[in-house]
Amino acid sequence: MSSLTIMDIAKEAGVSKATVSRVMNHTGSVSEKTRERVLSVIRDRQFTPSAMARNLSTGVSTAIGFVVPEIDNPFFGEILRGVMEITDENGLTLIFYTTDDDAEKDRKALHLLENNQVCGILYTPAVDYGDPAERKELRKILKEINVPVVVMDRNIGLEELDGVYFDDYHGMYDATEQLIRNGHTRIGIINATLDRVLARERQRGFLDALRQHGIEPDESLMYFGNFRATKAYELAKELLAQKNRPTAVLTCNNRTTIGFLRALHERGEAVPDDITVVGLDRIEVLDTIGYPLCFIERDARSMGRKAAKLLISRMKFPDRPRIEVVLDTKLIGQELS
Amino acid sequence: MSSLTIMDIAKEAGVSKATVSRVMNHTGSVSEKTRERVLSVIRDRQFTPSAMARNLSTGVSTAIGFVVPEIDNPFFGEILRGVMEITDENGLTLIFYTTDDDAEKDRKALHLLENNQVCGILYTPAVDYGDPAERKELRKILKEINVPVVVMDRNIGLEELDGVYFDDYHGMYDATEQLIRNGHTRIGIINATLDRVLARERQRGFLDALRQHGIEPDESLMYFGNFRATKAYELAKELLAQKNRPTAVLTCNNRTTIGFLRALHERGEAVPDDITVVGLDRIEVLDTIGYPLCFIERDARSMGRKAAKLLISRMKFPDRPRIEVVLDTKLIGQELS
DNA sequence: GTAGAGAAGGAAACCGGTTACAATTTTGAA
DNA sequence: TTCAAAATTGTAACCGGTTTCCTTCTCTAC
Repeated sequence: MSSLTIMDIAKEAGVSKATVSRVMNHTGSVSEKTRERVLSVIRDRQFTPSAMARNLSTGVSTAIGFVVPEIDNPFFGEILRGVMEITDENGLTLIFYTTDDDAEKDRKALHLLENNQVCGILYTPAVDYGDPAERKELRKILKEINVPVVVMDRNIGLEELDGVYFDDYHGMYDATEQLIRNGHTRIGIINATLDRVLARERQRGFLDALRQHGIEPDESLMYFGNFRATKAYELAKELLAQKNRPTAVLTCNNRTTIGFLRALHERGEAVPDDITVVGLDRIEVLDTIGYPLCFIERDARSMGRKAAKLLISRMKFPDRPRIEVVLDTKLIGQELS
Repeated sequence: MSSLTIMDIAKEAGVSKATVSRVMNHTGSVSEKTRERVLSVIRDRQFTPSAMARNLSTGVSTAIGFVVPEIDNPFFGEILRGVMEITDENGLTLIFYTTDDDAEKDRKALHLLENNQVCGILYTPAVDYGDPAERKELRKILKEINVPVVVMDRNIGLEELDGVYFDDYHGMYDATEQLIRNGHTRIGIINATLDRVLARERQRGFLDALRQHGIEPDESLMYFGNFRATKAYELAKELLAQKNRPTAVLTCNNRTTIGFLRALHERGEAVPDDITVVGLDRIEVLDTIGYPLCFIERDARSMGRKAAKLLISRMKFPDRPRIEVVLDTKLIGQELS
């Protein structure tokens, strides 16, 4: 026996399907008696209307798309957690895509979300879309999608869309400044290459802080890779092997922090005795075991929550002015206080 | 301008919408000329048919539901990663639910997935459904859902469904045995309460190994909480404060490991000098920094992949015999070799 | 007792696809 | 050349809901 339809309920309750629909949606007017009868049949049979049929006829969906580059990274897990908190409250379901930092998968995911399958999208771009042609195509896709989109975490310059970002510039600035105050003058950085906006922002913060305190940036202390642990590990090995190496190092996300620590550990060295490290993003485990690492903390869960709220508000008020939320970061760690 | 429909394409190509549908689905027969024409219009206009309308008329969806207790836990992140690898290949989209280990949310999620919104479900039960009435209700819901369901990770005894589980019994047995071989006789365990099947299996493995080696289990070394870090932390404090405390301890998931380590660290103690710890689930970060912790490793990504494959095979062959996959675990760590 | 307004609820169109069926055209063999 | 079979394509019904429109029924006021 396949699943129930509104017709089955209507027949059993001795009414037309229009009436059943009215009862379910509290629209039109239905007498108390029939309402009761219909409701009891619905309850008896545990009827749930097909969301698809409903969406098709109303033209509104209750699903939102969630597009992120990766999921096996606690940072995005936390974002998702925050998003779920809000969507749950609002009866929205989540359609999930990961793009593996791949531009093609990114566009494919957006494309799949087209055509009213979702009523909104939470979008973390897989890449920066630096190439004007690709950027233009992205914009076109986003426009054709025809539902609100909120950009998360990576401010690639889609000024037409709502967005939630972290203040990476100041996060990095403050961390660098604090290191300087603590007496460090040779400060290294393991960043991603500067074609990524995230990397640029962090680099800016880093350089500005140095210059602000009269320290001339030393290119030999700056390493540019990607956001992956393996690459960071290799760069860290080089950095650590320098004769006149830095006394403190900044990394650019949790993965690179881990890569760095691995290289450090392989040399039989440790923080903070051999070097000071300030990671970007808290790595919870290390905290609990008392590993003396400093962090620039970014509250990913808040970001998720905020993004979901923004999306919902945009769905309600399509014409409200654009909102861009910039979340503060926080310095954590004994050495930075 | 709202999104395109098949009619728009049909009109522009000068054919009926039936023909457009045929072209898109490679069904029926269409002359080469018209096919070309239709395809070019589709390409021009970047038309993607509404998945909802399609599902409604065909009765088959291309979405699968993914229900897990939590997502801000790398274990489930890894599972999801594995699942995506397979669903991506097969053009399936994922509808995502977390249940926060809450029975009600669990059933609600399943309920929402009813009615052909999905063509299959990957399901990690939030709770064990030990109460017969609740268990019966769960079975009823699962049957009414009317699409294949594959159970992951928690073998709560749904023998009618395909499932993928870890061999927690042997994982724990082997770890315990190895500890004994290494000379430990007082071995502690921080487990969840035994109303959870996961906890029972692990406890069985633990006890069997002890007895097999002639060690009488000592209840004062066994602590039962839940799968959360906070509770484990409290239990660990008690355990560590015992005068005649164990020389080795087993934990029951990554969270409890962390809770334990926190308590240990607060006492100013560390592995392996003060105590030996065997965690369940690898905690990657600790590895990379060379933290000398042993693990029972469970390959969550494999589990996700396997579960997705099982689901797809079940969708293709609804009547094939039931399959239950039990994945091996692996002991990792210097002290256990 | 009756007109008129408002409530109740059914019939049918619609959402955007798929598909059974029918009509038309093309093809090919006799 | 002719006619049956095959290929092509259109028409209309259908999926399971929502919603407009219209009819019928009640109730109130005069």
